Amino acid sequence: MKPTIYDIAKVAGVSTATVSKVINNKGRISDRTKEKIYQIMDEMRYRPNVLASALKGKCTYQIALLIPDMDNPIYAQYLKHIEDRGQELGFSIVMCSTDNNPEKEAKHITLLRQKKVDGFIIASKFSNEELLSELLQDEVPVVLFAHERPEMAIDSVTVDDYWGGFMATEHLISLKHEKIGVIADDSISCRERIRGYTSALRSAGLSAEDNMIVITRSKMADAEIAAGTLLDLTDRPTAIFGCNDIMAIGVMQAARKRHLTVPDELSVIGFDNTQMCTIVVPELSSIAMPVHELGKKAIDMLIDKIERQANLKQNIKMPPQLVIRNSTSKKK
Amino acid sequence: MKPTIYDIAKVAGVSTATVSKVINNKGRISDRTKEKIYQIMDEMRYRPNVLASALKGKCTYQIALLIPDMDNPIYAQYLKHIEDRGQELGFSIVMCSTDNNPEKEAKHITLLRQKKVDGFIIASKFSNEELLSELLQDEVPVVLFAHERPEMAIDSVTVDDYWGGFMATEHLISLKHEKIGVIADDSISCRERIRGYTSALRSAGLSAEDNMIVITRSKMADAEIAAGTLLDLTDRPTAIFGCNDIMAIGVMQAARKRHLTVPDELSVIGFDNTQMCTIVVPELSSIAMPVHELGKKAIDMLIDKIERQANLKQNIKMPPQLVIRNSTSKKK
DNA sequence: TTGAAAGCGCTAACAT
DNA sequence: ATGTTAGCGCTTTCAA
Repeated sequence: MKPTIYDIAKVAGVSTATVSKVINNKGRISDRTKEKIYQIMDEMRYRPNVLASALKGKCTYQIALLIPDMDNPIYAQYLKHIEDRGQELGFSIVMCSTDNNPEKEAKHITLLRQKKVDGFIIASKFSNEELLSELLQDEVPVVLFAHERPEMAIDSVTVDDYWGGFMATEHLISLKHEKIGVIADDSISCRERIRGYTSALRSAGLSAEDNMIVITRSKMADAEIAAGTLLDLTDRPTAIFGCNDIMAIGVMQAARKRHLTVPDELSVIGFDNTQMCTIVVPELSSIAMPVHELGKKAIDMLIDKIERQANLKQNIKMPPQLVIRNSTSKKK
Repeated sequence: MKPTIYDIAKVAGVSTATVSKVINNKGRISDRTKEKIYQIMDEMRYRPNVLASALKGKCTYQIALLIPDMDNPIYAQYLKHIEDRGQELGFSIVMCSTDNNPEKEAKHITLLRQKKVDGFIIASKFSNEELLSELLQDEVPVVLFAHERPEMAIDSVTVDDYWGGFMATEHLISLKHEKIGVIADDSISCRERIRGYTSALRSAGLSAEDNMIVITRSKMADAEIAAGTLLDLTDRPTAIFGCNDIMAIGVMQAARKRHLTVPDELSVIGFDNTQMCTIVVPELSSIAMPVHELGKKAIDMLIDKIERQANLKQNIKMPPQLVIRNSTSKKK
């Protein structure tokens, strides 16, 4: 059997309370007994039972991460970096795939609250307002990741989507494009990216036309169809901003089917700067987010809330970066 | 406060033991009280505390999944399908990134054993023999995923790597290629794939030359370099089998840098059939594994072990499938 | 068919 | 500085 504090206490000739105090570094214990207890724990290969201490209200060192769509590599990146940082800090990540489905979101949340995870990082759209306010009300630590809720007094760490959209569009404009399309899904981030797009257009004195904006599901095939409607216009755009790399690649495929060369006849830019950018031909220009820092910040923020029960709302927004590759060029 | 069995018992006018029995469907309880208790639990929105019951030796409904490299989309696919099935069955997945690093593997395993996950699915190379036998000895439920250990009497669900390698090579041979290279990493699966490759060559009466086999790390850049050594040979291969899609794409990039057209001057085939296959140009032929079924089988097998303490070793091996796209063509 | 009670391993208030 | 003790919420033997 695995040793318990009782075993340690017995061997050390002290009470379990003392052992517990040593483990948690609490109360005042003489250096001598402390030393002794450490040694004994070592010898007996003692490992505290997390369950038991969690039952007493301590934390479980588990964090749930809700992610909408594992098919999009950017989410795998989120996971990777969040897990990395969690690992460093002794926190495990429980991965929850939601498919942007409110029911799945709810199911995961209730289940994992029962299982007493210490907090949630939500990278999913999370349309379920009710559940969210329930979490807030119950003071469950939550941080939104790459999905804001400005109206909701909830912590978040995001990339500046508006600015990203702006930069992407501005880059296209600097290449003399004047008719620029955009393909996006209906998420809040994409709305922001579109806002940046519109704003860039305006500040360049260009008009933002409604028919240049197409909203569809965030799947390559859907994006391809959406791009098709743009490209089949008699007055077609000479550049398209795909609101994430998946969609941008969908655009490239639509172009290829129509024998339009990228970038000569159509410039394309994406968002997320995933590995996919470097394997398509031509390589895809994109907007990079600092995934690593974002992930670290999110975990650190959450753990801070968990351990210090800190309750001040924070909204961290980090700047994205333009990465120019070969899918964008001067309008011919 | 959330209600406990005590609350339920009090309201129902029974003992906690009775409530517990109803919850677990154990012992004999009259239908009447059963009914009543169910109703009360419903009304009070009772949710059992998993921690407490786990402390008494029940399961935590948590499974750890060890994955080597989140940058390879195939692993995201594993995760996705395993999580899917887990979700259906009420099991949460704790995701552990190992980077094929034995220390990280060990760290995760010890940590999660402390946290009392019910079992492990190991999709990582897992070089740490010692730890593995420790797990076996302690009768911790483990199933190996897509990584076999024939010598080790441990459950596994894998794809038939040998057969996959055979099919890929045979396909190339059927296109009249005679000098076929292969790029692989040093994992067991890749060794099997190479065995299939060699065997296909032999059965076609072709010679398997050692200098046609290059082992390197499973990264695109490394594969590109490795492929370079093959392509720069005066007597270069006319086809290359990349032991996974990442590596195959590395091969394609090496070819592009040398102005060799795929498939006209070089046929390339991959393995895993990830989404990447359809976004590269030309689209990459590959070997598909039934990820969905594989994931389901792994979870089901593990849960079976957890719940029934079944202990018969099973090794499920599923057949892969050849997917022909445009990166492979008849030798010119 | 039901209940009393011990205990899983740990923590924390309260004593000493 | 250290110990006593009462739980955390649940399961399970044993008795009724």
